[in-house]
Amino acid sequence: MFTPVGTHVSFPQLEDQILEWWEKNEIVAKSLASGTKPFVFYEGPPTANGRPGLHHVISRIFKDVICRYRAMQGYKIVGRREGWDTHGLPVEIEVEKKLGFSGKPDIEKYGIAEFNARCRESVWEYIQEWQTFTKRIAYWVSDDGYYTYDNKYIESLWWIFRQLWDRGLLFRDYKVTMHCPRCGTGLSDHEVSLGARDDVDDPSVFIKFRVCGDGVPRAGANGETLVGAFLVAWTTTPWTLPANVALAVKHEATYAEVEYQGERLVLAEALLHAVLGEEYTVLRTFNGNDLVGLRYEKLFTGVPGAGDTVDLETAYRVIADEMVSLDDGTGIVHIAPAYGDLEVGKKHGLPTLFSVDLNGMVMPEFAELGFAGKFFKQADPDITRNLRERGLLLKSGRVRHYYPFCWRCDSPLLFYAKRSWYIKTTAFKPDLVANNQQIHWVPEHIRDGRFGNWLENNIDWAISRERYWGTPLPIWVSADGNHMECIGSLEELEQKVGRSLQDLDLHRPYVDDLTWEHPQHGTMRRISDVADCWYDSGSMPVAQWHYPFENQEVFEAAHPADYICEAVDQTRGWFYTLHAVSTLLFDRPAFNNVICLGHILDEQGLKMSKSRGNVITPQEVITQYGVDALRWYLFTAAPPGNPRRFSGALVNESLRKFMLTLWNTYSFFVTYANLDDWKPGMAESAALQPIDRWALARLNGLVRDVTASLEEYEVYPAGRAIEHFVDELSNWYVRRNRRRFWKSETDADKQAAYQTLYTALLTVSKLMSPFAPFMAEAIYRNLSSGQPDAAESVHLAAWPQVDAALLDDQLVADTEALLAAVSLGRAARKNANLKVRQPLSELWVRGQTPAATEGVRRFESDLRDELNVKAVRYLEAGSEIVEYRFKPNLRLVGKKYGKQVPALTAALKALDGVAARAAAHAVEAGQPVVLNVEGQELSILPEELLVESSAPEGYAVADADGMLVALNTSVTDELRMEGAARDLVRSVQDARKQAGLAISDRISLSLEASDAATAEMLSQTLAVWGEYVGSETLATSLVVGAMPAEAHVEAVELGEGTVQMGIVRAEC
RNA sequence: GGGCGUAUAGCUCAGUUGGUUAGAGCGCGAUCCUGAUAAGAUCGAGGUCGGUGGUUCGAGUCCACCUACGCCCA
Repeated sequence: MFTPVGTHVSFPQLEDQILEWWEKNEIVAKSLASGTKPFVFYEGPPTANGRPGLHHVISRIFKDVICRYRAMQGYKIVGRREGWDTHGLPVEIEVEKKLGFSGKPDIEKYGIAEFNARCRESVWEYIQEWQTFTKRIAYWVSDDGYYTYDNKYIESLWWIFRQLWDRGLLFRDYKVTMHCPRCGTGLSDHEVSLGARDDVDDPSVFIKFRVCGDGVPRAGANGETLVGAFLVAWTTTPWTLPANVALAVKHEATYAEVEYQGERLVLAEALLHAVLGEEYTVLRTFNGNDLVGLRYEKLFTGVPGAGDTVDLETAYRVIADEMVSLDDGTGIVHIAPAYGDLEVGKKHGLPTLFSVDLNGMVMPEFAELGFAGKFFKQADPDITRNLRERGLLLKSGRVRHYYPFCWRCDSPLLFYAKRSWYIKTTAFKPDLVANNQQIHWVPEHIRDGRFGNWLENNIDWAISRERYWGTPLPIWVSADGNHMECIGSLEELEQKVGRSLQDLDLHRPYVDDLTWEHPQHGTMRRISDVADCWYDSGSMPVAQWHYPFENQEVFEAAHPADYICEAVDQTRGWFYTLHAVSTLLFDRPAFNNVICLGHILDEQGLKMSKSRGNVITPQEVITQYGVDALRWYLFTAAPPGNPRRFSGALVNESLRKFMLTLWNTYSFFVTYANLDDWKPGMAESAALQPIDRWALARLNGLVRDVTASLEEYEVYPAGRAIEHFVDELSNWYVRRNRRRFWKSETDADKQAAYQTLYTALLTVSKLMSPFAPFMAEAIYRNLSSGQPDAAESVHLAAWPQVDAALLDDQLVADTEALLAAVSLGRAARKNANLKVRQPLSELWVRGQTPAATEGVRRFESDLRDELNVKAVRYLEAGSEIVEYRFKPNLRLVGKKYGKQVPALTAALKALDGVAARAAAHAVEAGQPVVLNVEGQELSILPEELLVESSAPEGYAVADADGMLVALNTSVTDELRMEGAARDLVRSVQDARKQAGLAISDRISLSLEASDAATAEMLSQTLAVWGEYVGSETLATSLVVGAMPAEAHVEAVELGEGTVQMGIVRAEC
């Protein structure tokens, strides 16, 4: 006896019960502990200082679905654990907001120790919510998570730094960051975008740089040179001019030397008019590349960075670079590496010179020019005036454009080259690229697209941050600046400082306080930087195990990962840092398979964001529809890489469409199995019908297809396949076989139906369990209860195996043809306005191919029954009742005949009458059809032709995809009576329902016609079909005449009149 | 500014190596079927397959350019 299952179900309630049951029976722990062969998973750590959102649901369930699948295959999932990304600027900003801080000076005043303590707390503010959330969405991971702020984790990170250090891969160089001079801090891109405006009023100045020589003579035909001419550049940031070290032109662009107001100027030809108006004379033109190497007189003397020795030999000359555009300005770009053009500077070996300090003040070195100590923006007019006085200003004006401001204090930001630590990833570019080729990306285009391009354009990884809450870089520098050491373990540090550091928190400021004396170079102090938090997460394959200090075996077994999954924005985030760390340390990929998810958008296709107020919380969806419905929707709505629009209504649709269909099938099975006291395994005497074999063949095909898809990490087609099967199981198998379950005798035929449906439901519960773990559990546990070999939970069950003996592609194809014929038959009835309850005499069928016709023939009785016709006939070439039309099978013919295709199509179309019939015979006999096409004899093979036939005269017809169905529409009196009987049965059944009778209640039935003609028809009908009507409706008596007073009365139209039906429950 | 992706019915999405009348679900209207079903079937309305140009006998599909949106980078 199965637990009874109603058709009405509340999935959220069901899920709560199952959660409780899992808890009580420790199912999660059992699943986590199960398995033998290792399957390695890496949890991409989220930052838990915000509430979990829908995007967390999607990434967690895609992680979950694969891990569950592998677990059922007997794998031991390694690394199926929580992980938390705890460091970084987002955490700091959150705390700063709470404390009302406006920048680094506030933090320093408050105290780093206290500030970091607050950061550490802040990370856990929502942890309770996260843990509840994780359980509720059935994301199964163990809670012995890793935390990136953990001392052990940090020690592993230090070990990695040391590996890189020993190989010379850690180095220091300038890096341009957006810097707020007032807050004294660098800003992240996100912060910059918060404060950027696009209508900022700024100076627009055109400056002249005097050419003073070149090393390479650039003489014209008459020996004239550019010496003494002016290169014209344009800028909106005059304050950067003192830091100028080069001018850049565009490769291959045309530049002109022109005579203008008595001077010779050089600028891009295309921009002459925009800059100079009409008053100029072109002297000669150059290719941009020909200007490279020209030297010019510097405007000001920039200041080298502290401790830098700069080589000015390379400075103050013309370079050519991709970055130059001819869209605005002059086509000659002023280059100041310190304030934004660092990459260009590096590429061309230019020195980096400064003129403004980190407080935004012009440096004291410019005192004699009168603008030292001024805020950089205020120095703009002074610098412009200075140039004008020296005759180096061509013209000046104002412009409105984009410029970033500090989102906290509204100060204009500086692009500023600061000392920064780098990991030399560029040295490993070929390895990064090669290792990427080993990774299976879903969707595939990420590999050579977004991710591949990113690797091709690899730049060194800027690893340091001038912040507080992060992994301290383990680099100590001597007082004289000439000696540096990288510390790779706690033990090494203890040796340096000569005491135990077991109680030390490996964070600022405690680590900063550790110093030691170097005999030659003085006191060793740690540099104040912390690590980019992407370094933390990218190193998790090593650090989560505290490798190499502990867990060597686990680490070796758990690298690389078999599977990871995150959203597409991680290509340059976690995906990259994992890949980089693994390639540099071990020269292998960090992961072999990755699902890269698209983003969830709102109903309008806009990003969900707090500021737009269009955020849908997972909680509201789960409360209303349940987790399974949400999961199922997210798995099957669209391929995972696509961005997807989301709304509660869509989840509801997937609930109704898939989950309720399956639930009702399950409920139907349980209801009847209980009535019959049916138990699995009673089926020795089962006599499988073709439709049972079809269901089992489809089921095994489904197991094959779902498994193949999941092996490729293609979750979407797997889910869709299950959905399709459930639809056919419910709307074909169950609907066609209802009578086999109802019938009173328990014979081999009934056993076969039960056994088939049971097997299908039980197998589906396993296949769907990684997707919709709750509903699968409910179905599995009920259906498998009492079975000796059943697993305790579906999630501890073995993944279904394909039973090759049950596969039958021919049978499946035949049924497909049958379903197509049924669908067309209904369309034909609709066209002729003949309802299915009205029996008809015959139906003609022709499949697209003879094989399809054969398939229909195999299921002829089903077709007759389904379409309520007495006979099925098949249209063949021999039948004279139809006309034939021909089309080329383009797929085959196109390649073979190319340009002749249109003529061939026309020739086929022209075939008619006798010729067409002859051609049809030829095709049926497997003979080629010979055609004259543009004077050429072509022999067209049968498979190269598509034959269509017209409708026979007097038939209702429907056709699609080459299949044709025609119904004989003439209704004889006999057929009409039979139809009337069925109408009666149908109406009485409905009336029984209206009267509230139980299915098994017997009735006394009274029928009364509205007029004489109807009464005549009624009596004739009952004379033939009375017994049928009685047995179908469980009527123990059938009387024609007046209704008993207590009868429940309904009316049905019969022919032209009406019949009253009176129903009284009969005493047994 | 660059890279990658997306754009197909009112909505959410499929659409194999280019091939015959571009599909499904939801929603809407109509009819039908049904003693498992909150369902199902059929028909109908609804499509310049984002735009322009090209390659081809043939383009939703391949190529180029453009537009909008998303992500990443500058």
